[in-house]
Amino acid sequence: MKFWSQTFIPTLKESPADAEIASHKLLLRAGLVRKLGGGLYTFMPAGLRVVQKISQLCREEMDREGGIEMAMPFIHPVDNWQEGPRWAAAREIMYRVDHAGAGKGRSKEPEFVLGPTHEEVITPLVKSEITSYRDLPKNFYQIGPKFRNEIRPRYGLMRAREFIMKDAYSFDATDEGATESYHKMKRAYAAFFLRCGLKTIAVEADTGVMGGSFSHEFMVPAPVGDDDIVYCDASGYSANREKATSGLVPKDFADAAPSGALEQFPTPGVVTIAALAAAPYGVAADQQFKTLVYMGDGKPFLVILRGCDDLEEAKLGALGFQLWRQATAEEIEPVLGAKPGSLGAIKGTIKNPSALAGIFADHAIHLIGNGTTGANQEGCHVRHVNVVRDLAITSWGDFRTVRAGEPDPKSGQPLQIARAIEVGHIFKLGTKYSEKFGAVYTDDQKQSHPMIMGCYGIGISRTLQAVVEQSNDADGIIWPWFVAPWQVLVVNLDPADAAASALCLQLAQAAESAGADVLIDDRAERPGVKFKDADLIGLPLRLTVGGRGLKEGIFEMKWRTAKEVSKVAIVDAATVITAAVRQAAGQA
RNA sequence: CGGGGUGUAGCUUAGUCUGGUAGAGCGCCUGGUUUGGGACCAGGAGGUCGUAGGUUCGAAUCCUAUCGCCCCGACCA
Repeated sequence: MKFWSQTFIPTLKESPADAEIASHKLLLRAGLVRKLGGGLYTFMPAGLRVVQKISQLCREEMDREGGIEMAMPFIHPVDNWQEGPRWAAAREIMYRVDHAGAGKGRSKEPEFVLGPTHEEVITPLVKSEITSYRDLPKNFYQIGPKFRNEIRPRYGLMRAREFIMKDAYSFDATDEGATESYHKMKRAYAAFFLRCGLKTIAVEADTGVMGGSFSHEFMVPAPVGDDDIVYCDASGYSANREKATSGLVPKDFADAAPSGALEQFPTPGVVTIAALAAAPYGVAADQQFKTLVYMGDGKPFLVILRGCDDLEEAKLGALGFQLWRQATAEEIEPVLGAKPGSLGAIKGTIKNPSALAGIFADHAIHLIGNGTTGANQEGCHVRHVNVVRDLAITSWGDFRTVRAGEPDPKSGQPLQIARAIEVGHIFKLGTKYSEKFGAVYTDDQKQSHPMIMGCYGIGISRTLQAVVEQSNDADGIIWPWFVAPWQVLVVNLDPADAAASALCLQLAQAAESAGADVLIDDRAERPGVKFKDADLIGLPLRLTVGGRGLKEGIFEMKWRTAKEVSKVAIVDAATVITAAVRQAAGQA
């Protein structure tokens, strides 16, 4: 048990001006965290307890599924990263350690970086330590700080430069084994978030720079989330918007026949979809082609969409480029022969087609029978464009962003979209890292194979804030039982009175022996202050001792989630408290 | 990195447009009265007005630069 006067819980009446969202304000007001700088937070004593509670729950669920805990350094030799498969993409987000003498006689690269994750450390380790199929599978995990030079830290712990993460890495000999490891983690994650009192949904996700074959994200629906999730209640389909597809284009769709000869027509000054859709042209956006130019590993390529659709950039990952970005006007003109706004992909109108790495079309342009597109000539567009007849498509894919209301691919029911916070992400990585680092094992036929890997992350500090974001009211935080910094708050309204203090101690001991963590508010504050603080810090169960009750031989018991207060006879204290604690722990 | 905001006491802020040398609430300290939902009275401490230049007799206020922080977008646990 802990006495309030002997720990440090600096609560605030007003929230600091730089907090915008409920959870961020409450973390500050309840004295759980303090800001050091943008995306850098100190965990105050009570906040640290929550971190430890969440970490312990995570540890238990990882151990249950065969995870093996270890601890790797968070300062990494840069060599590990340069030898790894994603240095080009990852270097931007890494902090470099610039110590005295760094880089002497070497390149400009730093000698060390701060680890954003640990694939580049664990894989070489496993390479040298594990060589036989007999030692597989293995799943190593750790809980500790991670560092990412976030482009824009925000919302307190939600997106921080330094944050606490649980990261796990599985190594398997067979693909089936790797899939099994993946499902174990999926199970562990579901159990973990459940015990945190968080409502999450697992959605299909893009693998991003991590690479790998498939992936799920664990999402907490919340308007302040960074991601959009697309889902359908009828079919159970759910996916990150980056990955989501809709049933907009039926599989057995047949392209419309050509409807007329290509015809160039003047469109002076028209450089947007909207302008071409307006009078006097009146070409509906869904009958226009949108021609986008990207650079993939230094070479331009085209992406063709319907005029009414938006590109989902993450989906370009399917094209196999390491890095891609939008091309600049200067890069576009020599290849297409025109500036953005007048571009098109009609055969024969591209100035230098051999410079292109490809022309990739979104399936949805099949829906255009008689389209209009740019002529690669300023002030000119072309009508009666037919997808099959007129465009030289290299390959087809799904590149457009799904919109709410489009049909679900399975059920045909309208898809819904909601904001969500990503608290966990699991990847089946395959052999991307093991091949690069030479992490191979020998099978029972004396054959050598790269290990099949998976990696699994949980944002511990982000989970903490997600819990607060999901569980609060106008008065403060409402901690779920197992992540509360303490589960029971004993409020002593008369700390100067010996009888009151003795009773508080007795109640605290009863709660503690029933298995709860107890905080005793023994501060010489007025009752109003104590009750306000009690609601603010949000411990699940409150026991109140005061002179009024002492005279009647009672104390009061109140759940943070309830309005009513129940009076309990002091003689029944042990029984009632034990029952309450066990009930809460059992239900949670 | 682009766009938008903002910086005044530990916290919340007024004052900035229209220049005249900084005010309040909360919190803190002292004394007293109070004591079951953020008490009251009296007294007190605390501010290089983010920083650096400039304009001016005079700058929190006007100008320039710079830094921090917050929000929107691309990236991520």
